[in-house]
Amino acid sequence: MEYNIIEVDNKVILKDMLDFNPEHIFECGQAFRWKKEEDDSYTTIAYGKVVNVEKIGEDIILNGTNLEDFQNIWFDYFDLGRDYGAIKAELSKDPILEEAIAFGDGIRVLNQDPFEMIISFIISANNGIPRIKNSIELLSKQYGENIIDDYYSFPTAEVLSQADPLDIREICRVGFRDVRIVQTSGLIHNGTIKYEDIFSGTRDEGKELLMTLPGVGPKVSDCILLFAFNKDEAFPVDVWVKRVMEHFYLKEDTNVKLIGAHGARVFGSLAGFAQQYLFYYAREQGIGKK
DNA sequence: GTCCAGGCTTTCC
DNA sequence: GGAAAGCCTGGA
Repeated sequence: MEYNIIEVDNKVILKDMLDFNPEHIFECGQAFRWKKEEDDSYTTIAYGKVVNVEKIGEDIILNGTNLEDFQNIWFDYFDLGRDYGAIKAELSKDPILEEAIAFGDGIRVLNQDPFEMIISFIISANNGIPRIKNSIELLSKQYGENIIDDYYSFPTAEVLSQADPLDIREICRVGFRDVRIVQTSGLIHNGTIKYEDIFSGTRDEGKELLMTLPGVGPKVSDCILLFAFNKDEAFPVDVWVKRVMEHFYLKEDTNVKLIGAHGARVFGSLAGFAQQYLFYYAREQGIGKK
């Protein structure tokens, strides 16, 4: 690794850390539980741990953690074993991606908990980011475990599988997604869908398995595969990616299936990274919005 | 088998 | 009042 790690006072410092911008990583829509603090640092709870991240100059400070948790949890969570310089160099051969990457050059694709991703993206269907975040917090507060202060872990599949859909709907404001959440939690908890089968299989195999879950369709399954199962070629096509792809590449109104095929053809095994740069660029700039 | 319209909760702009 | 990181159902 080309950066140095220092552990001091309940902190882990990554010196001269390239390709790591907290704002880009946490505002590009892949994670819903990072909260921006007044000092522009970000705090989350993941894997039962609370951690705060701030960028000072070229250094990244992980507050409230230690070297052991860094090695066991955060190294993989932040995808630190991957060379984003090489990915960006390859994708930048495409002039449109070059522009999107210049805009969100500090993006990394996180490796998050499978169950949390499954439920979070079921909630994301026909929904907006502020409300998605709110529902996830309410779900955690109601069905998760209090870790410290006002931080609650994401609930387990077992607990959600036994929840009353009407309670989830009314307390957590998830609307029509209530039954989907409970039923999918049950199918995860009873082992109908096993994570190991998705980890070991291809993107297409994982997609087929995930789409048997209520509330998981083509777009949501690609998000889950990319953000939890390390499938780099997954290319979620949402309204923003549809807009930016039609605006820059296809030059006409199309459909999500065509755009997915185009993304796979142009970006190949790096489609998931391309999607994140494009999504962040399109949403922040309002590209293609009517 | 594929394609598409309509419906779905609630919040935010 | 329309849009929002879509999915599900039913009909052509």
